[in-house]
Amino acid sequence: MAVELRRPERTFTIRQLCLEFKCTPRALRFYEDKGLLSPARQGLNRIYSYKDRARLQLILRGKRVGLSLAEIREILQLYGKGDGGAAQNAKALRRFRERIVAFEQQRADIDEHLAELREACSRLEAFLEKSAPDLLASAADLPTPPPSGRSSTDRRLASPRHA
Amino acid sequence: MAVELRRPERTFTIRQLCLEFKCTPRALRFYEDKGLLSPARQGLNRIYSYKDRARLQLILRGKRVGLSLAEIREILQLYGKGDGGAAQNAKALRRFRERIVAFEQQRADIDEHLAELREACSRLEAFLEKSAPDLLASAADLPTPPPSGRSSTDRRLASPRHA
DNA sequence: TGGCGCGTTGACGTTTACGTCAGCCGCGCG
DNA sequence: CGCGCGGCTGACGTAAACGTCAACGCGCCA
Repeated sequence: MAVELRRPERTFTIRQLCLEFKCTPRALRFYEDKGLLSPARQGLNRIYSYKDRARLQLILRGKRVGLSLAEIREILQLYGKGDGGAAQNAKALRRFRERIVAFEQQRADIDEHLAELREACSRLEAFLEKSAPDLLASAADLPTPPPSGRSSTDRRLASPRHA
Repeated sequence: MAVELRRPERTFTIRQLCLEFKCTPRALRFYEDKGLLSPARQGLNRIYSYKDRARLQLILRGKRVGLSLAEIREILQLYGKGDGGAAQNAKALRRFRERIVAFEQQRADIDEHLAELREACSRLEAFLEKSAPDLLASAADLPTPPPSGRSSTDRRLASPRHA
């Protein structure tokens, strides 16, 4: 075989992934415990491949939209079984469709919430414009006041999940 | 005042609301403990007004989109303070805007997930159509197989938020 | 040789959102 | 009069998703 394999045959340490995706080593090991990841080992140390990285991305996106780790694992398992029997694939298809309708429902919920929030904002804006335009201006600025503020784009959305 | 007050001056028992919204008395009392609801009392029994019902709706929608009860309570409190000082309203406005961007982010995440899922479905469909059309047909049916299946529309989406 | 930094494995603690259970109350009914 | 139903109040249990802490290994380097 040539020296060059497929694409990026890079590997990552646990800390590199943690920095990149803003999570902790504990979390990655936890996902491993739960069967969501299974990085190679060099002695005791974990070595994450590019595929592992991709899986991690999927895990985190899943979390952001409120999936439980168990659900994410299920999806990942189905995903990885592109080669499995046709029955497996049919099952995967069903699961995927279920997920789709669930997501659509969730999207609709969000849209309703957004509509309500926007309307409430309009009312508040109108009210403040009459009563205290200065406060209105201050409200337009700083998403979070300096004290204990992280960066501008603060993640922390669904955890929620959640339950 | 006339005998007729505003709109539906109806009240609800805890069980009525539970049936309507598919939740348990325990949950409603829990929300009350946490300050999300505060129904009137008739002796010891809880009497929920129409406003309480509306709040409950908001709570459940919030949960579905991955908000924690603490976040929901905060929003409800801001909501209820339409009369408060202008500073309060300005704060509310900021909070609402934060929520809006968070929801938009979450919506985008969901859209990405949906796109991926749809693509995966297409591939699976194409594959199955070639290899086992019968299974494909079976996959189109029953969202959940009879054993241990609830109703057709099974909620249980975000819970997560839990974290 | 000692110490620092990174990594590992348990093990226990924590928060959220309830479930479950025991015990008590008031009410209608046969 | 008993009792079953619906409701109430604690109090304890639980599952998910990690945080935290202790104790250890390994390479390096001054």
